[in-house]
Amino acid sequence: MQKNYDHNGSEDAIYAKWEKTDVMTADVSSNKKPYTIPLPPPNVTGQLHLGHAAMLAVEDILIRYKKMTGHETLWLPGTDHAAIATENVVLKHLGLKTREEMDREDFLSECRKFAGEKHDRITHQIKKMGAHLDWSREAYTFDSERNFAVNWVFKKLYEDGLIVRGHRMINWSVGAQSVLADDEVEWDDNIADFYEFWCGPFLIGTVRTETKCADSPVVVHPTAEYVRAINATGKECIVTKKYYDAHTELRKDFNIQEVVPGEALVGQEFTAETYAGPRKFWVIADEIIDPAFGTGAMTISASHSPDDFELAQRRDLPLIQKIDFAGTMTDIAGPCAGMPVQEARKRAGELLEEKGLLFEKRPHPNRVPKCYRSGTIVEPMLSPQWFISVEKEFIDEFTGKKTTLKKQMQEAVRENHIKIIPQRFEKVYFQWIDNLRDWCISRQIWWGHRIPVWYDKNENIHLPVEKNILFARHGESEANAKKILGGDYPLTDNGLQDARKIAENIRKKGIKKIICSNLKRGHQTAEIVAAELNVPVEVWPELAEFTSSELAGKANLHREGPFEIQFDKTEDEDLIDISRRAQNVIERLKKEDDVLVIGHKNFTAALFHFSRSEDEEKFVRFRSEWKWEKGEIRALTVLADPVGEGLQQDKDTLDTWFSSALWPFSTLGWPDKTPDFEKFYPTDVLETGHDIIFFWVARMIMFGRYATGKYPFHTVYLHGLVCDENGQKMSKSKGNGIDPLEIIEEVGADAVRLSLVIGATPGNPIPLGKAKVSGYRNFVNKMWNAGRFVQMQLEDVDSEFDVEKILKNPTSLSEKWLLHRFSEVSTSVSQKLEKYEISSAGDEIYHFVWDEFCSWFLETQKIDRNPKFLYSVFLEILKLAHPLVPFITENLWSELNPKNSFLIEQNFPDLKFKDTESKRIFTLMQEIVTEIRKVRAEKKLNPKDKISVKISAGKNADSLDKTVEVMKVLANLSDVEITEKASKPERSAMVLINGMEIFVEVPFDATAEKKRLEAEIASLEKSISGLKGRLTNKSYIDKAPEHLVNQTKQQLTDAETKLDTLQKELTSL
RNA sequence: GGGCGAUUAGCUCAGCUGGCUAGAGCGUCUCGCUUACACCGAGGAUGUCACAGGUUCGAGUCCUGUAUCGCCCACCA
Repeated sequence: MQKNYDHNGSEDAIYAKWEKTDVMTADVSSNKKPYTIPLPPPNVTGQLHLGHAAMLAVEDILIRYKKMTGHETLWLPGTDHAAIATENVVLKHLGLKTREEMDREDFLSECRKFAGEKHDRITHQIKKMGAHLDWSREAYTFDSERNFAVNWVFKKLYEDGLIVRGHRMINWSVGAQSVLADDEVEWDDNIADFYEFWCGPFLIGTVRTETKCADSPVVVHPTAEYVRAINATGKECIVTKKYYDAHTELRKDFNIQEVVPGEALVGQEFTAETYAGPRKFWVIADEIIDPAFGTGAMTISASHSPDDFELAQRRDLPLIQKIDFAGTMTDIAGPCAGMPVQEARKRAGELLEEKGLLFEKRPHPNRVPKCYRSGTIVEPMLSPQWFISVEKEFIDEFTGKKTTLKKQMQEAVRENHIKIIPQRFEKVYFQWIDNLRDWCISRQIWWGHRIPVWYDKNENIHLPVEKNILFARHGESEANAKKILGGDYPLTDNGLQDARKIAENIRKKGIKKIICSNLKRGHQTAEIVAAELNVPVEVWPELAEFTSSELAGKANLHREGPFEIQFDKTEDEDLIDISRRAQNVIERLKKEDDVLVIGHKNFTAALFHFSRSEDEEKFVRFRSEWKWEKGEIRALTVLADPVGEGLQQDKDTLDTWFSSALWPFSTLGWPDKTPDFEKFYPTDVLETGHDIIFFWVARMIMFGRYATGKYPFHTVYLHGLVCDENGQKMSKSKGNGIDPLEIIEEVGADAVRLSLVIGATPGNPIPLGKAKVSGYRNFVNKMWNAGRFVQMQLEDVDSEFDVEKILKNPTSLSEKWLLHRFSEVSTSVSQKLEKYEISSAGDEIYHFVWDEFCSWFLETQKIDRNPKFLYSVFLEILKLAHPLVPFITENLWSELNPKNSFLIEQNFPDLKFKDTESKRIFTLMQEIVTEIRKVRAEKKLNPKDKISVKISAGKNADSLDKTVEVMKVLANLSDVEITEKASKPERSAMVLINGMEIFVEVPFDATAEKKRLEAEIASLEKSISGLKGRLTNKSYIDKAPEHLVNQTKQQLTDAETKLDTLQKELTSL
């Protein structure tokens, strides 16, 4: 073993070792209690940042801890297709301005290629952190399994009336040419020009001059006071009284004719000049107006402002489109038609001035909505979109009760189905839900799940059709009976019986046709069933069993379980061939209605698998778990595209978060009742950054409850955002970002994990700097060296001994003390981890290992050797620390433990050992040693010089006597004399511990000693007066708990005796 | 504008339901290359717990207000 630990050399090798076995694969058939965490899928576009690293660290600790405490854990990895983000990056990559410059399919294949490359980098980075993920179940939000779940849930929502299409005010990203969800909009502070201009007699205030060009109402407040004023030329002016009073310029020219409430103005109609020519206006009153703002009157742009739109809907006002989706003005804008919005705004302002309509122009702070991805302006626009209604009632299929999605989301937390850590985020959650509006789920981009809706010529809506294709297995063939593989053999007598049984089972299902392969056993079975049911038989050769020339004719007599197909043998079909054949068959079957397929075992398995997934690798496991008894009818549910003349699928795709929202269950095979889903759903913990609690967490809760009837997890753990050591957010622009891979390279993944976990409280920023990281690297190195020490001690020890037995029989005082402490610490760590107090648990392990095990126990072992015990207890420490620092512990485990096993397969320490007396004595010894060291440092003694000590130990004399040898070494003493009552040697310093007097022989310095004593006396007196004050307070004696009062009394007497001794000491100087 | 949170040692932060003589890491100072480790060991110093009130026998911890700083939500013609 090297002196310094080389993380770079070992971490990758260890992860590779884990990957080579199936140690990270969850066993669905296990009897253990499941514990599941769905990994929040990182965007496939990006790369790992420290936020991901923090997430991985926390989840890995939970998973490893749970696995070591007897759970069947599943930590399911995957990636997210990040629709808008990916499209933007790919567009940039290809040098395109808009996706329309390219064919849709070609563009998608570019996206796929790009996502594939990034995916590999992301998974590499994840593995670098040591994440104990089940890669065999890896998923992707945009693969065909997830697509099936997406379509399924969409259909269900649609049928429950929860998905609606409507013209709504949406956030239109001109740059991305797509709608954005409310929370995808970013706001920039800005100083805009605020115009006050004449609209007939009204002064109107606006920033958006370009929209003030069409017939619309002037809105006033119904109860606010308005003045009607007239100037010398007879020009009329209507503004709020407040505004009039505030404007000297108005008062100079205009004289009040009357003061009326806004309501009185309603109904006035007039034609007024606008920048685009004369237009018709009329007056309405509405409380939407803030009479204190601007002139107290506005015109509305119902098509381009959410508030105005809401008003227009309410008051049935016309909707006039003034801006198109390219972000330019429509014809209605007259002189500004065709101009981009920004330009038109400026030009309209100029026109107002030219026409003498402008009253005042002044700077006005406002905020501009921007696209979070493309950075371009977001225009509120009216557009037909798909929405999920969160407030519409529907009947919950699981309870039969009426509810709404919003209510289900609220109940999740209110009724404690889901706990959010830290708790204060529950308030944030509720605040968001309470104000939740319908969720716009359609996006005008290509990279995403296509909306599963088709339109016919009359704009009628068609959804995919659910079909249940029935399957029965052919009857027993001669090959089956003889357990021979391959070949084409007819049915046996049993097989004929089987066929009749199928006919009986299927009789009432309304089958219209039977489809089978051209193999004898299939065809024969089909004919028998067909004859019974009186339906035709159709032969599809592509339904045949896998070709298996390699195995054909070979006996399967002595094989256990399903035989292994050699998919890579060229003369056979390989996995890709099978996948292709299966998918073609499925597409063909989707066009059939009410059919029974007489199938072959393996190929039918392929049909079931590939109807959901395109993953060939996963089929190998699927097939090995596939069971299908003779006579058993199986139904395969598929969604078939609707049929009809001229049907066109919606061109839009779904918001990325739609598929992400299904993550906890779509990854487990839902909507099928797969073994994974049955075993691992609902999952346990959802751990993520608090920045996506709304985007993602809330929506998972919504869909989970709605689609599966169960909330998808019971705990939400929100880690903080990683920031630098000054509490600044890490960002590229600030240049304070740390690349996880670089830092791992520098200090190792274990140290990075510790840095991200210790000192981090959920929901609060996680500060991370070089100093912190290198501190934890030192800790890892410390563990390494402790391991080296253990190994060195082991050299002259015979290798065979019973670790468990040794741990049950500690011999020396220090061993008993350590075991006692270890038992305390491991219990406490368990408790903390159960409560998600990960930081505190980590801290406790850190200090136990360093301060107690290394600094004290290892030192005692140098004097009082017991290598077998040392070794045994060290292995336990490795187990304890493993969830936190998996690499170093695994490394040491394999160095020290000859048995070929992984640490993760061991049980988490559950050692119960109690010996309070040993603990007391050892602690006493520690205090004595520390005090002696203190005296030594104070007196500036050379650490090498041995000194002599006498201890007046009273009742502890006998027990302490056992520690003499250890004490001598640790405090570097020439000799120690422990008696019940020792007399003070001439030249010595005295310290008091628990009433015991420790005399340390030192070169005597009266003035220094006096100073020291005086200082100590002063501080003692202070604390005595405090204690006395408390005890003379009657209410304290009466009201404080008894043990506290007693404790205070004890402290007082202790302090007083100590004071007494010190004063005697002082006078004797 | 609404909400949430923070304010504790030079720095970054712990401190759960009130009992603290207020802790940790880093930094700093003194001494030491003692054969696991200098990525180390031993020891020291440093705090009106933002401010002002209140509740209480007792407040860093609970309540009210003020100030400063973060974050989130809503978006105002």
